[in-house]
Amino acid sequence: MTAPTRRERLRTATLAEIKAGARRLLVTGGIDAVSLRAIARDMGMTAPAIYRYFPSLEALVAALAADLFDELRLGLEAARDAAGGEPVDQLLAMCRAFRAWSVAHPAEFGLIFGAPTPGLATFVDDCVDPDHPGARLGAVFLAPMIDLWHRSPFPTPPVELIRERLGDRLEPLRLSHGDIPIEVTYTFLAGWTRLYGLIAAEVFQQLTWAVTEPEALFELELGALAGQLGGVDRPDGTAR
Amino acid sequence: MTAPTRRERLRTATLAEIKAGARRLLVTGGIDAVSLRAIARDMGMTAPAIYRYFPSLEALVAALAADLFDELRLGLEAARDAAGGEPVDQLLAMCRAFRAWSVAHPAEFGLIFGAPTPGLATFVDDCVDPDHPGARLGAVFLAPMIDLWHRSPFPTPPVELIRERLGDRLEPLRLSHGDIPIEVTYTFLAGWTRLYGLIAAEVFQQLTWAVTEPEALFELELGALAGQLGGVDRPDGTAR
DNA sequence: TCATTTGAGTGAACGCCGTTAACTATCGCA
DNA sequence: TGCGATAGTTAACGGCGTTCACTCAAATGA
Repeated sequence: MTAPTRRERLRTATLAEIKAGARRLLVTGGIDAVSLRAIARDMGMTAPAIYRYFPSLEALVAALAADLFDELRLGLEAARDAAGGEPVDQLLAMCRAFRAWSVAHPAEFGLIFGAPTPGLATFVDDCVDPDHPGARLGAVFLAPMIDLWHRSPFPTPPVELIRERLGDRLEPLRLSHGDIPIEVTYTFLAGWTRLYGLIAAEVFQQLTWAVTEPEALFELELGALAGQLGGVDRPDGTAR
Repeated sequence: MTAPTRRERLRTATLAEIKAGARRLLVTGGIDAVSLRAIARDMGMTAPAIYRYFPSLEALVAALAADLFDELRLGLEAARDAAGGEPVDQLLAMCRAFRAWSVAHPAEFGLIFGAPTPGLATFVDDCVDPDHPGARLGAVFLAPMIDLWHRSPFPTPPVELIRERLGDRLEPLRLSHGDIPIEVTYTFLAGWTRLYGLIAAEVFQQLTWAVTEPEALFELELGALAGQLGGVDRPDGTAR
């Protein structure tokens, strides 16, 4: 592990500046505003120079997406670590942190959780890879849920039903995370899609016709989720 | 209501052909492949001619989105009408039809349920309009749920809690659909975001790292939803 | 019937875009 | 000191949305 040469330092700095410019354009003008020429212009460069750093615009966007996944995951881990040792508290803190990041960064959320660009499909296609960003993010939620299950099992549908319906179809998850109690797997997937639906609906403005301040709905649903995980005994299902 | 003139007939035909071409490009190449020049090329025309029909590409895409909303809504209504008179059966049939359409038309789903294009925001911004496509679609689910509530109320969180958390924030929904029992409102919103999350996660390929055949998960969750609506008394929560 | 107005479509142009190719200058190292 | 690798340039190609001036056929009205 030798020290980086001067060239390497300059290179990584330029690389970071390119991605920063791409993100700035993404935030201010949407994904369509992210163009090599605009990035280069902002840097006082010309567009073809960027090809020394990325083989194509698509690859640049994929790299940006990977960075965003990491940023989000680190944020969730920080929220988890600040939530104390109770798995339910950790899960709730992570759900709230997930929503907060998403609402604060709608363009970034759209890039990594929205409709996959036909060209960006390569980024999502290697789903068997355990280092797939989605899998790494899922793991952050999965671990406390497994922890909780071992401390105090939460109610689920009958295991035979889950196994019959889902059993054969969990190969990707098994490949990336090993064997997990199938009740936990089901609860995780159900919770994940629910969380995803709440956040995506809000960020993608699919609730504007119905409700202002979707956070209120989010908190209500979080209470219901927490109730199902048995973490709270208040009769009204309120989250702590 | 006089008969359309020859000119009008030709105009509507050309208009439909433009939108059909746009949709074909959307399906085969994603939203980025929808270009005035490509549409015109397929029609044996030149791009500026399309400006006789739409003021901009963005307006064309917005019109296409409105058509897709209608197509989906009509499909859901057909599924409802084919499901018999039981509200729970109607709701389940509509949920399945929603998923089937979305999985069969991922590009179209992405257009109307994905991240709003900054330019397309005008399309979603007039959320107060009761004829907003989202509101019209929501109504299709809302009606059977109200019906069900009046026939046999389903369990919900305490009404005081819902009212406290959600009460003031339902103005948009009230404007488009009038007063609705707040328990129904909550159950509808919770169910809508859950359904949306399941379908969007599948269509946007956010589950590939975890599960093959997301339909199995969808059916499991549908069973849980039906169970919560009290429509099924089977102990395993299976949908009919 | 004939002149006129309207509407649909064309072609050229402008400024964006991604990408490639040929070229230049500088940095780091032997 | 010289040389190869590296980072940048300019020019060009084709594609894009959009505008403008123009043509030509169809509808309209006296």
